Amino acid sequence: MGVAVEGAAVEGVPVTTAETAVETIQREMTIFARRARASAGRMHPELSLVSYTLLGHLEESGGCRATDLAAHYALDKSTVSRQVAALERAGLIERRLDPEDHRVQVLHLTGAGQEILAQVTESRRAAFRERLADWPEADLVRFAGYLERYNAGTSAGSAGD
Amino acid sequence: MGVAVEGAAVEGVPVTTAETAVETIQREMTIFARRARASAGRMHPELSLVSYTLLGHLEESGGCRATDLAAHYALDKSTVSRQVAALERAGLIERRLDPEDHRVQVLHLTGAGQEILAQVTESRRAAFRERLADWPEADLVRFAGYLERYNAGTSAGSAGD
DNA sequence: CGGTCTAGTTGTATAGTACAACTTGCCAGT
DNA sequence: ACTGGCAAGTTGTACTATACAACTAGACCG
Repeated sequence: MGVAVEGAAVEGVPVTTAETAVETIQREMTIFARRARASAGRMHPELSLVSYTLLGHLEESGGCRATDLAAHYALDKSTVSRQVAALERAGLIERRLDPEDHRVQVLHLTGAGQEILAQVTESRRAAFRERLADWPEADLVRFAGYLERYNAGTSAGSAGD
Repeated sequence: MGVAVEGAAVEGVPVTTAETAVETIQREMTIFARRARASAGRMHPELSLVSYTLLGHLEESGGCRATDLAAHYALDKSTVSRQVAALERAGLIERRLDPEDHRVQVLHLTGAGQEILAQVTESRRAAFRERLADWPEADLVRFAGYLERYNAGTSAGSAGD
């Protein structure tokens, strides 16, 4: 790794400022992950974190296949199949048979799906705004940049993939 | 909220740099949460994210009650009870009856528990180090600070609570 | 055509979780 | 001292998300 280690580290004890910072990042990311996990199921009466993510992807992509969702989010196709079935049952998405390939179902948001997605997005946005309300703009921008950079890293970490 | 909004925002469309940054933070935190959730169960053959967290808390606190764990992590006491039972079965923690109050079991890490916890911590640390290897030290320090500040916020956010 | 690949579904199992009902022990008020 | 209520933990039950494996249906290649 590229971070210099000055002096012998005794079983993982950080010896540089950088190591201390990495330590803190690990700890705080873990805290965040735990909290996120705890609230993932009840972020919205209609929508779990996974459903929300899938719906968001459908909106961004303007419709895609279940297989694409599975690949993109590293979920099993059976898992996606059941999630999709639930979302369809709830009337939030619809399936359109691909005329070119009858194995394929292209998934699209319905009007109701767009509506719920917008609602949840807005409520999440409000929560984040609230939480970040007293941050100076410069810090917000830098924090956003760091997060993007972190997530863009090749997903090798056991804590972030 | 304290972030200035200049001009009418059309249904949540950000109109300032700060709004854009909040938007990005929300999106990236969501991505992180999803990935963390996906890997929470398989971060270690022995230890889920929750077990790891509980063990870590026991180490920090030097022993506490199941009820404290439940309160601290917003888990049901039955959930903690089963987790604790599993950790005890695995020989990672032990229960000591509180002599002052026989309803209470004070939980302590065993030697094996300390060992496994150290292993997992080290492997997580290595993953983070790896991922952050090419970050300048100044950025690491700032990122760490931002995360601490974010998590320290009163847990009102649906994505971070 | 026939073999193989791909998309998706369904059966089954597991983990983590919550809620409710229960047991045991503590304590305070009468 | 009894008794009623509160606190700590356990257990029964149910639900959700997930993975893996077996299967069906369609496409494509030779």
